[in-house]
Amino acid sequence: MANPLGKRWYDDACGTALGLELVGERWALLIVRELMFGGRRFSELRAGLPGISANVLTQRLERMEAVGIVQRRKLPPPANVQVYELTPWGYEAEPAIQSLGRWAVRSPLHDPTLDLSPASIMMSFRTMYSAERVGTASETLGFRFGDEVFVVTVDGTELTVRRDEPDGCPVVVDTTPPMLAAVVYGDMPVEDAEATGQMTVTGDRDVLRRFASWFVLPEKAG
Amino acid sequence: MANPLGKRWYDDACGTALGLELVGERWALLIVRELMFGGRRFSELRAGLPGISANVLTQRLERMEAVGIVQRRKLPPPANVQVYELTPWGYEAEPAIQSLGRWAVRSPLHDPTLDLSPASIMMSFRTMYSAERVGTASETLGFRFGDEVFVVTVDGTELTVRRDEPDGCPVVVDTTPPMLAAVVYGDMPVEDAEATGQMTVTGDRDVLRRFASWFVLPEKAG
DNA sequence: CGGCATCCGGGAAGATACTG
DNA sequence: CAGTATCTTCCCGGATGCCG
Repeated sequence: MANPLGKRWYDDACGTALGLELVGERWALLIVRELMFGGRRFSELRAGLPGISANVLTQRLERMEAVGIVQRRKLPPPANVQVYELTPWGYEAEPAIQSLGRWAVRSPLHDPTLDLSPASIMMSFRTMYSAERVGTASETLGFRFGDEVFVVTVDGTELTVRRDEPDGCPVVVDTTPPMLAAVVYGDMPVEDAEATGQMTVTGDRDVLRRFASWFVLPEKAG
Repeated sequence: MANPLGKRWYDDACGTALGLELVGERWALLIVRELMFGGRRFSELRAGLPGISANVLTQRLERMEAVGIVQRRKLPPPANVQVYELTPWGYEAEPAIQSLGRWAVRSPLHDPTLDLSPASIMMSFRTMYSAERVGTASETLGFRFGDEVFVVTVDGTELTVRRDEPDGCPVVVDTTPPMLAAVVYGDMPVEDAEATGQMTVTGDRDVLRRFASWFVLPEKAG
């Protein structure tokens, strides 16, 4: 057996080579990223992947379904819509996505001011937070990017992200992903972000300030 | 700034997306794998990457040099040959390569009987060895695949691989990468491998048998 | 032989338009 | 909204050939 899907095949027993067969096509790994916090609809995926065209997204989803990374699920009526979600093994790709990101961020070519999706910045929190800096702290924060909502829980050893209504969190941040990145990874003070009109903080701003201190971007390489 | 190199650009602040720009093209990450244990010449790279064409290899090396992953070095006369090697930051891609491989190997599509390069199996040792199984053991083994030679040192917390003449090691294994994989990851006994004529063991076979017990392939998903 | 340029055929990606 | 159809452009792979 060599060539179950497609024509171009590395024909290599190396796991990395197989990984590239599975998610090495353009956009594939970013689709996995978008699915990392739960099932998404076709149009939601498109929104998180600016530049992808519908036919490519269709192809990738089909292929990743065929190889067991993605499954499609039809929500019960009356919602009756279809969502794509990761299989349990698909979710296990998270460390691979994180390692690649952690390495690439050190490139001089990395431009943190570009746009990024809500799923991207949530993933970056899971990738970049420093348990050492968190210490024994324990916090819950809500984030709202338009209609994409998240609740992030930090408890010292773990940072968890789930898509959920943030009302009731001690602090809720309503903003855009790049603005949040500027506050967490850049030097932008919370009040400056609010002054731009692109961030609204409800509740205890100090929780957000502390949160921002727990993340470090690795320094650039040579 | 958006598009320093090439036309297709994700334009995404996400580190993973940048990683895909850098090493997401076909063959790129496998070239990095081949360079992981030291500089290699053009033809040596081709040998480790069956199926790559010369022009694609040239393109990838050029691009990876431009983005700071690869550097070329001219050996002093009279050798006077050029080798491609990783930059220090390039070497730091190892965890990303390993994570991807560790994840992909659990796919039902993984076929461990396919061919693989010497660098691949050495990388797999670094990826798959279980410090728990090694315990307090400490061993040195030599491997010889035609003219590619390696010395592997295991000392409980660390497994190191270097390209070096294996003479003088307590055990030296002269074989092919797939045969070695069959012994280490499959169930093939050392004496069966020798009986095929594709493996010659010089020195203490028990060292090799113990070595083989330190590696576990993760079980298949779903 | 090592490295790179050039040409060609096929296939994958991107853009747009269209349909259920 | 969730895709399909179509067309164009670009990339990949193979072959050849040049030049050190």
